[in-house]
Amino acid sequence: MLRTKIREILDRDSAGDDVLVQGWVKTRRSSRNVTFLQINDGSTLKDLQVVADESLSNFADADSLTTGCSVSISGQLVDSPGKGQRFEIHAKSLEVMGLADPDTYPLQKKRHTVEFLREIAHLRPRTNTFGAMARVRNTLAFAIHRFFQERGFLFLQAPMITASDAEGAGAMFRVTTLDLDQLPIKNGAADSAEDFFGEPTFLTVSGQLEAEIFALALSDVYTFGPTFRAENSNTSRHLAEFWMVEPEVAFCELDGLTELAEDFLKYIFTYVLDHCPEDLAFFNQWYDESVISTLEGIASSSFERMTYTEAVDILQRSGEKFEFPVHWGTDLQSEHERYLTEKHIGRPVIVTDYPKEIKAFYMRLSDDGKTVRAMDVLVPRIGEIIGGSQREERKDILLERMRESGLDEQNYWWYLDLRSYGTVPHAGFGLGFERTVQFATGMPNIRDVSPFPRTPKSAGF
RNA sequence: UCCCGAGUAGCUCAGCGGUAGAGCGGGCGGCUGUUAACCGCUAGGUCGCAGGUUCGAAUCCUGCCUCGGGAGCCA
Repeated sequence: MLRTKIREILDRDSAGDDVLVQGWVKTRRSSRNVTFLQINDGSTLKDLQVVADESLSNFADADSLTTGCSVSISGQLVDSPGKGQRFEIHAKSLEVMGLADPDTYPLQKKRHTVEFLREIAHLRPRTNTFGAMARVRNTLAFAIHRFFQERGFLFLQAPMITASDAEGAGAMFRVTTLDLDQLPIKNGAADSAEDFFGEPTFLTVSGQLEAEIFALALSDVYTFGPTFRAENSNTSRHLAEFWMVEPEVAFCELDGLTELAEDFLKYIFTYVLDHCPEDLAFFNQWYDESVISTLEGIASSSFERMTYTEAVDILQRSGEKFEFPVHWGTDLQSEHERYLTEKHIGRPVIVTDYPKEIKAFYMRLSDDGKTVRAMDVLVPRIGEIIGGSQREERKDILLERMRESGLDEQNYWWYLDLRSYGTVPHAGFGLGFERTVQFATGMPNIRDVSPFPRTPKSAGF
């Protein structure tokens, strides 16, 4: 008999057939002559109830199963007389595939803290929380590809190793094959000529510059892959390794980009609402009772738009006591962003046109000479979920901005070439994938929406 | 990196100067259909590590480690 996934069994219209299920025991409840097993195989949040009685030749085995044991069970699917489930299986045969010694198996049939589960990250996928997280994460990743593919965007794989050491997005991890215990020294420093690539190389912090290269040939592209930041950030919103989605669109200005960002977020959140209702209900019940209503709100309402100048004005007149005072020219702090999106508007907010001094060199300078065509999408609880801009496509102005930022134009000769030959207006943004999963699930800590989170002093799994 | 807070049984925590506790989980027994089942019995701890104060330290002090919350950096 072929194995049937529990999700497929529970979706059936009627009982009656014999089925084979394979999975892990969540709990066992025993009376003298009958044992109830709850089996989960990860295909859905729900467990399948298996009823074993003395008609089973190895009933004693069934009666001794504990949480975490793996089993293969065949039997008839029947309507359940008990409350709590529609169907159950009356076991005709039961094979114990792997035991899980209850003296040492760390998962119990009760709630564990996420902090404890991080210490046993190899077993936490077996919990309801991490199973649901993995399914939501998978669905969001699929929705992201669908959104862009439906719009004719080309999926571009940006390199993970780069020789550009100043992409302006934070500290980078060095990539080297040099023997750190016996470094070749030249002029008092490590001799990179001896290194694998013959020059210093790093893990990428962004695929944006490479995406621009292809956008200026293929029009609409997106990257979706891992990026790395060696910042010593210890917060619930930062990882040293995280996935980023970076669309780059040619013949597009800032207004078109904000529309794309809004359509994009609405699409992926609508998609996850439609395809993961049970998992979202789980998060709504146990982690954040406003998750579903927030996602529904985003899907159905338009995002607020305001300029940085307007945002500063709102903050200054809010009467709120901020730890950091607000004035034009400084970047918005977390508390300011959250005030805007959570209290003042109550919905996602797109803030545009920031002072050029606080933004990257490649963002397009506006006619006022003071602001750049940048945008941040702010959402409740997370703050900044998307950051993007229209890119500076005018070579002379780009050169001037690079000099102001203290960058060596020699290192960006190819980036400048794109402006020398057939330059066009273009724009793009970056979306932190884990922050998106965090937002969609209500999980408070980003370490719990990554299968294997990397943070300072932690790469154990 | 900075500011707070916490580390006591497998897990979640109480105890906060007088010599170690509970619930859950585990083991054993009971129970004819349970829903994180229920009932009874039971085992289980260098109280994060290292110093110090004290007649006496889980409890007070110092340092370190780990974890968490907030901030900065950002996605």
